[in-house]
Amino acid sequence: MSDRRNIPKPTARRLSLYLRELSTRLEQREVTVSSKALGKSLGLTDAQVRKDLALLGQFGHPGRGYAVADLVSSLRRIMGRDRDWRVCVVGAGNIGRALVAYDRFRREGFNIVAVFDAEATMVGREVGGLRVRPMADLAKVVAAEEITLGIVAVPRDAAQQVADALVAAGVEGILNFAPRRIEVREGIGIVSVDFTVALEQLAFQVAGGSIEDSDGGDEDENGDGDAPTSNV
Amino acid sequence: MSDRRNIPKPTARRLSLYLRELSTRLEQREVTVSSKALGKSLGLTDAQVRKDLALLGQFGHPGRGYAVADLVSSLRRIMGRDRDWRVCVVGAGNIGRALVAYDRFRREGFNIVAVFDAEATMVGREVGGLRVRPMADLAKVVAAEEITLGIVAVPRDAAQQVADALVAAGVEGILNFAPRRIEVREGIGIVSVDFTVALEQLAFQVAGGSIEDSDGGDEDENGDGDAPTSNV
DNA sequence: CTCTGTGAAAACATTCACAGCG
DNA sequence: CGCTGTGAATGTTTTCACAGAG
Repeated sequence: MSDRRNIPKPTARRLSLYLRELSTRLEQREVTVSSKALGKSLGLTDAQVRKDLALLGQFGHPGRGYAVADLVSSLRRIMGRDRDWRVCVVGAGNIGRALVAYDRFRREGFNIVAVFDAEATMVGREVGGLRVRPMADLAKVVAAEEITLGIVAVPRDAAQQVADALVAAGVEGILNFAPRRIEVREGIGIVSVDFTVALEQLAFQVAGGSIEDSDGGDEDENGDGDAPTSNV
Repeated sequence: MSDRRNIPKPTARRLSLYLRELSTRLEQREVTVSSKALGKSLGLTDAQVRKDLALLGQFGHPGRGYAVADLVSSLRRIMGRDRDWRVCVVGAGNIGRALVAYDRFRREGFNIVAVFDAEATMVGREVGGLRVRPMADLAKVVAAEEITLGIVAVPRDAAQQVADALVAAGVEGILNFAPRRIEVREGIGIVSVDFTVALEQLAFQVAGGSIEDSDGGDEDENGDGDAPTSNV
């Protein structure tokens, strides 16, 4: 039951993985799971799993393990997944189009309801069932469609400007795919994904580097880096 | 000069960000940069930047800062970016096609030289200048084209199998976009990126969570999670 | 005076190990 | 027994703060 404000950053990243794994197990009708089994699927120790899950409240049943269904609904609530999100994508280039067409988002409750592009030649085209709209419509559409999350899939040099426009339009969080740091004001969520950084982390490993953990999302402030991600 | 084996995981993630930022500054003809200025661009403290860069050897010039060009070439070497990489993409769906068409990879020295797909209807089609090949050709092409990195952009349930095939074919590292953990044997690099996890970390922030840092890549073993990434 | 490099301290995160529930 | 929840121990990362170089 504990609120989410006290959750350590590394744990928050792992919670997504627990949810992903547990959802799969729920679909397979598994009723309970032990910290050891869960940890094994995710490459974590059983102690780590217990410590993490203990933050959500008392769930485990000694001798039995955790009730999968209960854990899933608890995790969904904590992660803000107990409701649907309305999302827009800015940038109808390769990445933007792939994201709009990415079925999994919709299935997971992230509904992409609008796509924008600055190019006049792109505006009006159909992408994944949506008509591409001009940037001029951004504020109007974000308000009308009650969009709360924006995805930035534009070139690096336009990214900050687009992010500013999204925040001005009223979105509460931004998922950034442009290869640069985006600054947002206090209270706005920000997570970045940089494909080149991800490939570079891989090159680093292959070329002799170590690296062990994964990556995660970031809050505005501390403004850390872009984590491509890790294993799992 | 120090070798890369002793670099802490969080630092390795940040090195990519330093390189990204410094490359931009180099293009803009900046000659030196202070740890404070670099940190500001990246949302890090100056002390953090100095500690990180000190791992690469002695670069700073007291009173002056760091020589941008020297740092860039040193970082490139450490990250394994001082050579070109030959890469293949498995899965010619939305994500696979977007990655093949993603120009930045080529500009950064990651050359996608082959695309594979299991669907007969997809094989033979042209994607970003490449002809889609059948999975049966995987081993042959990986060897002939001297491919060292593989990108997995297939549905979840095929991902592990595809990863196994890539490793068997001889790749040394895998960038995984499927929403599940991939296991690879010791010595093979693995980094995962999960869009849904990234959006979920954002939802978590917006719904009230904290999270401060970014993500990163992961090594096989410790098998941690998938970090979507953070800011910057 | 500016700015690095770095020990020492503080903060944070993970692992251990065990008491106790069912 | 099997398995959780959790203090205590350990390990890791970040921050501090300052000596010394240019």
